Amino acid sequence: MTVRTRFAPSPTGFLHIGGARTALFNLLHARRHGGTFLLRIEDTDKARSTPEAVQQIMDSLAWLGLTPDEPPVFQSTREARHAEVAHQLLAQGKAYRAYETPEELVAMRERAMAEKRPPRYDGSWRDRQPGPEHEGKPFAIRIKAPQGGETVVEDLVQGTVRVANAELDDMIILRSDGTPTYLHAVVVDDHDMAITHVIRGDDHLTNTFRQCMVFDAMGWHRPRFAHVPLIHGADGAKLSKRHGAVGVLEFRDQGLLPEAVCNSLLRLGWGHGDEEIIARERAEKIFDIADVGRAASRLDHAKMLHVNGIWLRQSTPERLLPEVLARLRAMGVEPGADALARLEMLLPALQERAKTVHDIADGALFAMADGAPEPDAKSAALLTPDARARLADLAEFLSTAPWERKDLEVWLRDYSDVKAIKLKEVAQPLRVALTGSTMSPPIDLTLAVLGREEALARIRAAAAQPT
RNA sequence: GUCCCGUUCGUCUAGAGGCCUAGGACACCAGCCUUUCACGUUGGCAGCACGGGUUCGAAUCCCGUACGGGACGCCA
Repeated sequence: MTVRTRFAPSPTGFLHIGGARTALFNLLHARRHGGTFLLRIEDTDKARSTPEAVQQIMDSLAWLGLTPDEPPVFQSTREARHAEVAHQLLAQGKAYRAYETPEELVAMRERAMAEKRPPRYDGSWRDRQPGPEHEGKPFAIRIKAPQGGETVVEDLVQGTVRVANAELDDMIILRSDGTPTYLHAVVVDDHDMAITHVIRGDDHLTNTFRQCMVFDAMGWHRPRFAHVPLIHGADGAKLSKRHGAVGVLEFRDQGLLPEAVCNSLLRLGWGHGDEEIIARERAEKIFDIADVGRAASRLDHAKMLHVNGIWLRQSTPERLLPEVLARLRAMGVEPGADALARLEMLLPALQERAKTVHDIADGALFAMADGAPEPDAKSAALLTPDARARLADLAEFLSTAPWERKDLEVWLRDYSDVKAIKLKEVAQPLRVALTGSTMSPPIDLTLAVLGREEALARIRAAAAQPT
């Protein structure tokens, strides 16, 4: 049987890292077994679902490269089918009508809690026939929970999990307004979509037993389950959209690469020996859902930045250029033809040093317009009278140099030899003159990028600067 | 409250009874490299929650305790 997995978010907010990782695991598991990865939007909560959230989720998945193999299924379009199944169970005597109002049920729950009893439905209507007085009254359909024994789930991550059926109550599968409940809709959809492996957060683990009731009552094969531990927030609690959860797209906006984000997510709860940097292609070969651990984890932002730096270095200038340009524009910088040429020269050196795309853009700023940026106090302090005199001298010296990076390096070394000083003593003030900063790509490159005219102008400007 | 799940350096993890004097990565500290920064590199700091058992031998198996998380909805 072909493996089919699905990611089934509810569109009530942005996609956060927990959901993204679940989607990743689903895709990887499908790929590993030559199967299909699907997306189902669980939008049956009309009050909280929004089209914006749907779009956001799709954008997030697309950015991460987790696009489903088939068009997404919208759960809301399948309500007739959900109701059909519920009524079928009713007709078969595997479910029954219950006439309590939601208010009465809330009261029952509160009473149970107050008396320190488990807040379970007592099954009042399980064997009760509605009388004439119930004619036309709204009712919910509840499924009959198995009465004795236990329900066992062989979970691919959690192992064998069992629960006494006495813990289960007769849950509602169809509301009094005719709409399905989540626990019911999920089962019907997973069955109809021929899902073979349900990979989801372990907050659904205990729900699984209730879902099994529907699978079993319908005589359907249960899919394999794999309940992945949650990613916790900094406070150690379940990630929620309200409490510090980070949206996937925020990572993009922070200048991270999707490859790096996926790589980081992959390493949460799962490892393969000492491998840290794992590309998608490799992950599809070695990922095994059974290797996922059972403990919750947290995302370490510092480590993700480090991983991003590695991906940045492994990336190509061609790949990065559009990203950097986008960032530059976001900063209000629109590089012209000259600036673009400089950027392209700079890119290989910049990506070598950066942790994020933002770092690259920042590092290129000095070359995006004529004139050196205003130096900060620390850098300006390097421009002592002596240093400025040296810069003036250096400007003369370099004015006849061939303006190629290799030559410039040789000329600078010669200069420091002749003056019997360290290259560093020449390079640092020069760096400040050229970039307004003590940090830049190699000084020969920096000179070369700016071109003879602009470089010499900056050096002379710094040399002429009053104290 | 009831049920379910978990607990290896600060964080992510390796570890399926002897290979563990517990390995790697990030972060941190010190050194090296160096044209600044970054990279790289060398070394350091730091962990099997606790208590019982099983065994010749336990991070690994069993039981309990503590702590943490999750679920108990006519939400998903």
